Amino acid sequence: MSIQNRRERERAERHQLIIDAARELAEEEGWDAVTTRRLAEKVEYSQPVLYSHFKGKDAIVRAVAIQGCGDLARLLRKARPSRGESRLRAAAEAYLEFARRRPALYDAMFVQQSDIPWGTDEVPQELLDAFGELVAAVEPVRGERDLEALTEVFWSSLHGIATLMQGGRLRPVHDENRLDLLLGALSLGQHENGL
Amino acid sequence: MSIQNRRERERAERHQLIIDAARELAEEEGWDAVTTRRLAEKVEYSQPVLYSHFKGKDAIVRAVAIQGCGDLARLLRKARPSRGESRLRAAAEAYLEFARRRPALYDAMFVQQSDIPWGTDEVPQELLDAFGELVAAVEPVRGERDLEALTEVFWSSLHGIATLMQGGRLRPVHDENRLDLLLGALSLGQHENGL
DNA sequence: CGCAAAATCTAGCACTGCTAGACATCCGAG
DNA sequence: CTCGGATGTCTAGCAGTGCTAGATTTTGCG
Repeated sequence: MSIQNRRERERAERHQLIIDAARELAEEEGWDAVTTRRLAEKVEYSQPVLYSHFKGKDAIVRAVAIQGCGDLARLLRKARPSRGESRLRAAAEAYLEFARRRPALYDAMFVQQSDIPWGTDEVPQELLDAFGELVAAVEPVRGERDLEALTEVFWSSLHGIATLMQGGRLRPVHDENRLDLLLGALSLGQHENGL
Repeated sequence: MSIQNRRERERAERHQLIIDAARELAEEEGWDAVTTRRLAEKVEYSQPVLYSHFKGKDAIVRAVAIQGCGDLARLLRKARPSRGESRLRAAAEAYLEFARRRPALYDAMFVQQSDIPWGTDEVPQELLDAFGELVAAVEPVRGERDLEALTEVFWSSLHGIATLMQGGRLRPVHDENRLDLLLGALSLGQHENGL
């Protein structure tokens, strides 16, 4: 029993080691550099060991993505302003900074198509947490509007800004103004900056 | 001189043939199916011929993307409502339908990272046209706001919705409501549906 | 017609994700 | 302590990728 446990524990550790190595490699050199060979070399095992833990490379990326959602959720939670300030702005700024500082991780989470069950199936808890933080940020400005749909709009807008910026498709000149305009538009008729 | 011209013309035709074949293959089976071998087979030439027209596979995808921007620009222009109706809504609906009906093409245009010179360099005319159509759609609701920055926000929101929908990351239940909420928010304090 | 030049193809490289089968290591029974 | 089966790991290889050097064919002019 104890031996069995030790093995399972070691296996779990190696499982996490693979995920961490994949994320690090991707964040340092991009996902193109994450080949099964390089990843195997980095964790100091041969390729088939990777396949004993994950069904394929996609599954590894998916695991990285899901844990990335956990990171994002924690970041958004930390970013909740103490009092008075705009939760919406705080969340938006935190979200965009996450996307800007960890583009490879963000890519795995929300750009690369993965069979993560977003729909009716079992959505990973990390994902629900992250979305929940966005919902909480939108709630103060919802007015009469549908909270979930409005949050999806908020998320989509942030996601669009994040990805188009990352691709160099938006003019850096408007970086500040853009967020102000978005927040102003979403905040029930407040079209001034600041809120 | 005539012979030279004929050759150049035939070359140009084949150039376009390659682009069309790549786009068709991508739209039918996804970009993963667009390998240099399959593409060469489809145009009935060997692989090196592709490389005599394009520097590499990326350049082919880029060419498809740029022409796709032309398609989008024309679609948006056609979608301009005759009178009275919301240009913003018309453009948004046309944009999202384009993304929904031609996901592979949209991917090449705005998702896959390509070295298309969006920034200070020579931006392709097709791209300027498409963005110009969005500017024209936003103009009626700009109010005091910066037109270009506001258009970028509009575009980003549409892009975010398009890509997150494509990835199955948004709930279909909110499909209608989402667009209404976005348009309402962007339209200077109009938070009702319709405009 | 003959022949250089231009166009095209064949065959191959180094790489990818993935896996069958050989090999090594481990743990418990005797 | 030793042996044998089970578990774990690795070596070597497959089919496919983007890309290209060099052989081969086609072209159009003198």
